[in-house]
Amino acid sequence: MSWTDERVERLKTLWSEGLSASQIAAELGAVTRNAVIGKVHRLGLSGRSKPQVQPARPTVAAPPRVKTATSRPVAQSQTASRPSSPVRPITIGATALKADAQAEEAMAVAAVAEIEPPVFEKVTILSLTESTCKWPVGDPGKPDFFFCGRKSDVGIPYCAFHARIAYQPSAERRRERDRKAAS
DNA sequence: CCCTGATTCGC
DNA sequence: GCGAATCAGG
Repeated sequence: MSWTDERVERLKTLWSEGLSASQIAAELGAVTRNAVIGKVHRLGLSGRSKPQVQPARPTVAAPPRVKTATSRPVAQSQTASRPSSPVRPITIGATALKADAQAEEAMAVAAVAEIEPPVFEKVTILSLTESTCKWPVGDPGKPDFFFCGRKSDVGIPYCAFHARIAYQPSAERRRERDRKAAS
């Protein structure tokens, strides 16, 4: 596979949209992130305004707040509810790829902030059962570490809130897969 | 260790 | 021109 006009165009587009080299490599296929970076340089495209940010996995408990982070009926059924409010759904995939980096980062941050359950049950590992949320909060090993502990559906290790965080990858997984395949 | 882009240099 | 290896940094 080589740098056809189409692929170069795609590269230009994705690069200008703020995707990282590895993401673009995964998107285009048959090239590594090095190849992408090399091409970017040869094309003189280096230097972007919008760096892509790696969404951080929340590990710190927000102060307990009694906000009714209730749900809104989700058309697609199945999984968890999600908070109303400023959070837009984090759809990884075609949609997210189109979103600009800043918007995506804002979504991630907002999601993290909004997704924290109003109250943690703060259970230790000793009291985890099949129906308690096993979302870790804080630093394992530190005294104040605990698990979310809210009710979870049987068979699902997390409560509705944390399940939403835990089970959302797609583009991310694809990147991971490609990375492993490359190594 | 995960990732990022930048650079070098043999091909 | 290409991109793996390497470098520098978060």
